[in-house]
Amino acid sequence: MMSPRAGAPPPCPRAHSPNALAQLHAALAKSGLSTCSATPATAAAAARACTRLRDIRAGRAVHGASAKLALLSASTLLPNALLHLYASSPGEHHLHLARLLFDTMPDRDAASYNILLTALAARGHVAEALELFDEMPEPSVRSWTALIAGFAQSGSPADALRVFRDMELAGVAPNEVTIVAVFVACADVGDLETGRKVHAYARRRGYGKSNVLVCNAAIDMYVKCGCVDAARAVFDAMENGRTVVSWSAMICGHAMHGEGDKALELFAAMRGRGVPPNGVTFVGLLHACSHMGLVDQGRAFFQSMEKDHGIAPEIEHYGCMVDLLSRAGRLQEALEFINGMPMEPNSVVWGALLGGARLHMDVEVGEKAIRRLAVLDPGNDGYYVVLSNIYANAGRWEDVARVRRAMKLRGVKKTRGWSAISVGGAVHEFTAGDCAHPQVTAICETLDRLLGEARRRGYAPDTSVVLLDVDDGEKERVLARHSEKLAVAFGLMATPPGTTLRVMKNLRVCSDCHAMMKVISEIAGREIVVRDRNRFHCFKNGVCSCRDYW
DNA sequence: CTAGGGTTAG
Repeated sequence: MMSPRAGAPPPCPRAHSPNALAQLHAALAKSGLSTCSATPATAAAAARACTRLRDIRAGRAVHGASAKLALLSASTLLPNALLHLYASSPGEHHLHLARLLFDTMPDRDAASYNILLTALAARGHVAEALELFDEMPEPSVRSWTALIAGFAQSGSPADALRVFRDMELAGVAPNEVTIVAVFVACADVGDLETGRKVHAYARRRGYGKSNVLVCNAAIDMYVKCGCVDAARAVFDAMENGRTVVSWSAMICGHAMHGEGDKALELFAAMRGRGVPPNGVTFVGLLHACSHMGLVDQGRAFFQSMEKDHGIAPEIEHYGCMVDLLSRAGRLQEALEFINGMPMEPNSVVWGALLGGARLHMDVEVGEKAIRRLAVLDPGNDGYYVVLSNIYANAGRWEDVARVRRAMKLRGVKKTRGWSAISVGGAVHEFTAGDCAHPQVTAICETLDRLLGEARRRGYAPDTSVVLLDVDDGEKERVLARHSEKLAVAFGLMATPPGTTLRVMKNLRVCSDCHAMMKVISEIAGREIVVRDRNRFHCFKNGVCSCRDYW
C-alpha cells in the first residue's frame, strides 16, 4: 500500500569532507546543532540525527570521528546513540555491527540492552533476544515491551504471548504500548481470552476510550477473534476522535464478518464526518462488496478512488476487483480486467481468479490461472488443491491424478489441515481423522450422533470436496472426520450448553463442513464462529453469516 | 529525546 517511508524525513546530502572532524561537523550541521565543539553530547546528537535521517554513511563518519577524538569512553550516551544507529538500520549486516559494538562497549546500561533487544526481537531473532533479555540486570517495562512488540510484529505471536505471561508472573505492569502489542499478538493467533483480559485491564487503566492506538488495536483484536460486536462497541465508545485507521479497521472488520451493509453504512458516516479515506478503507469497501456480490457498487468505489479521493489504486485494489468479478461469475470480465492492469498481476490476483473458477466450476479459466500461479508462487500447495477440486467436480479424475503427480514432481507438499478450539484456557488441536486426542472415542460418538440427526434434518454429505478416487462410502467416512467437525464435537462436549464455540482453522472451511456447521448450530442451539484462512463464518440457528457466498 | 504502538484483497 503506502510507501513505508511515507512521512519519513527526506534523505540528506552525503558527507564528503576529507577528514573525520570535518565530517563530524558536517553531520552536526545537518542536524541543525551548534558545531563549536565536539563533545560526547554533540556527537551523540549527530548520531541521533543520522538515525532519524536514516543516513548510515554519515553515521559511520560520526562513529569514526568519535573514535579518533576519544569521545566514546566518557559515558554510555554516545555509544548508545551509535548502537541505536546500527541497530535500527536495515540489513543483517548492520545488526551484526550493532551486536559487535554492544559486545565491545566498555559500559552498558539498561538502554544499551533495550536498544539491542528491540532490534533482535523486531527482526524475529527470538532465541537471541530471549538470551540477551535473561542476561540483562533489571528488565523494565520497556524491555518486556520491546520483546513482546518485536515478536508480535515479526510473525512470532505465540512467543509474544509467552513473554507476556512471564511478564505478568514477574509482576511488571504493562503500559499502553505493551497492551497494543499484546492485542496484535492475540489478533494473530485468535486468543480471545487473553485479549479480553488485557482489554479489561486497559479500561481499568483508563486507556479504554482515550488512547486511539489502544482502541484501534482492540478493534482489530476483537474482529480477528470473532467478536465483531465487541469491536464495534469499542469503536462506538471512542472518545478522543477516531482516525482513518479506526474507521478502516472497523470497515474491514464488518467486511470480514460478512456484514457488508454495515461496512458501507460506516463509510457513509465517515464521509459525513469529513474523514478522508485512504487506500486501506477502499480495500475494506471492495472486500465488503465482493462478499455481497455488489459488482456495480464495487466498480463505482474503485473508480471513485482516483476521481474523488485522489488515491491511486494499488495491486490490492486490483486484487479485490478480480475477486469481486470472479466471485460473481464474471470470469471473462475478470480476465480482461487482469489483462488491463497497469502493473504486473501477482499471485493473489491470479489466486482470486482461480477461486472464482472453482466457485463456478470453470476448468478452462482455472487452468489459465494455475499456469501463472505455478510460476509466481510455485511452492504454494493451495492452488493445486483448488485446481484438483475443479477437476474432481467435473469428474476428471485422471486430471486430479495429473495434478498430484505435478505436485510430487515439484516437491510441493499438501498442507495438513488443522482446527483448534480453546476450552478452559487450553487450546485443543485436531487434524483430519485425528485419533490422538485423549477423548477420541467420545468425540467420534458425539459426531456420529450429530451426523444422524443432521441427516434427518436434510443434510447430505457433499463428497465432491474429497479428492480421492474412492467410493462414496469411503468419501463420507473421510468427510465425517474433518478437523473442524472434530473440534466442534469436542467443543460441544466440553462446554456448558449455550456457550459460543470458536474454532480456528489453518485452511479454508470446506463446503461440506460449512453445511454441517449450519445444521449443528441448529441442533445444539449454539453459535459457532469459525475463523477461516481468510474470513469468519458465524453459524447460528442453521444459517451462516456469509450467506453461503464465500 | 538512548528503547516501544493501530487498519490492507485469496
